[in-house]
Amino acid sequence: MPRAGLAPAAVIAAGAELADEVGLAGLTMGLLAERVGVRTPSLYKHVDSLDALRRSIGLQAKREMGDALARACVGRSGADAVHAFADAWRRWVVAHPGRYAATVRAPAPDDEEGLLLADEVLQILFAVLSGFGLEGPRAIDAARMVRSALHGFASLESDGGFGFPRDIDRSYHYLVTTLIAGLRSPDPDPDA
Amino acid sequence: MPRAGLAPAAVIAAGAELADEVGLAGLTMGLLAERVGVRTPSLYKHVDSLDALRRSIGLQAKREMGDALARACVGRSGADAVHAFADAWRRWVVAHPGRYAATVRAPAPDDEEGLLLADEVLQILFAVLSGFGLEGPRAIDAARMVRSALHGFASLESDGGFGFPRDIDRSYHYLVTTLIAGLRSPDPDPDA
DNA sequence: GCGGTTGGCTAACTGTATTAGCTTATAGCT
DNA sequence: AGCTATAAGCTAATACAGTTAGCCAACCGC
Repeated sequence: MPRAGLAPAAVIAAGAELADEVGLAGLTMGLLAERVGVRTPSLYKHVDSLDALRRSIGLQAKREMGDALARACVGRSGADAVHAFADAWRRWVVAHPGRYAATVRAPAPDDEEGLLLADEVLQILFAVLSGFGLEGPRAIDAARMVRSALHGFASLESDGGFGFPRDIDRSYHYLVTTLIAGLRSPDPDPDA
Repeated sequence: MPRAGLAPAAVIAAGAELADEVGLAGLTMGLLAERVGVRTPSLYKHVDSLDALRRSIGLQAKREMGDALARACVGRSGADAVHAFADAWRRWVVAHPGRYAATVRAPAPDDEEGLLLADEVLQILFAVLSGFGLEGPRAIDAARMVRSALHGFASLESDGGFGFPRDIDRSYHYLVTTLIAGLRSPDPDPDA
């Protein structure tokens, strides 16, 4: 009997695809084994556990998403860059809901690779916001705000949380535009 | 042997408490049974399934959270009301993480009670935003924006997603203030 | 070709949700 | 008070997901 010829990377890639199809919560060892043409226990030759698999999918996804975001923002600045960042973010999340869910869980304090990748995405966001003259802690506040808004919108959208028929693209565009308007308005209390 | 004297409402309430302690994902029939002093299968006399239990917890939580939000906003308007709404929102989420997680899943299209309760919370938000002169679809856009931002912030916070030591309360205050500034700025394209 | 390495398998165990079917406490009626 | 029907609780058993142990054979390097 010939072997399936798996490698950890292939298992993780297949897991990421499967997670996009059935949701991160629906990703199961049995399903993944069937997908890659192998019996369930064989997966453990490539992956430590389901939890470790999810973490690996998350790491890989952070890389992919970071690349997509960085590519979308090259050569742009100010409001233009924020729109490019936000649009690329949402496009990526909609295209890869399972992977995205895997990126959300914060890395453990001792997870160096996870922390590093999270920081890389954050650096892109800081660069995008650099044109708004935000100083020190305010830059962190602004990054948290943008990330919260984009994450919240994407996660509500993928949960089907928007009931009204109002066009979701337009709502998103309004969100980003209004965020930018807020970023531009004078800081009411720069010392806070 | 005397009976435990349970009722569905008591089981749901205990489940909500337990979910706040161990997380919605950690809520298990066995754990809940132990908590209410009964063997696992006995719970099925009061609840249809774990999934139904989660849904019931979510419904109850929507009621409680809606009450908290409405109470926080009485007699306020404009920026004041938005701050009150946002602060009450975050306080409630931090105090009841498990319950909040149960409220997030969008109700099924045929889940009348769920849809009704979701709508009630939305109405509070519309009332809070009524002072900003938003017309028609723009009111929906604005409500989606505020909800996305608050939900995103709360969910990232409770996932431990904010790495920096920067004070989270201040970031939240900045978020709300900046959102308000954005709401006040002129609509760049009122026809969109 | 030969031998170690390692991917894959079957069998078995654990924990969780759930169902079936029995027993009996208890509420309500007479 | 006694009778009865309902329903709360129990034990036993099933199904399925994750995981471990231990065997076997395909492949890689010599």
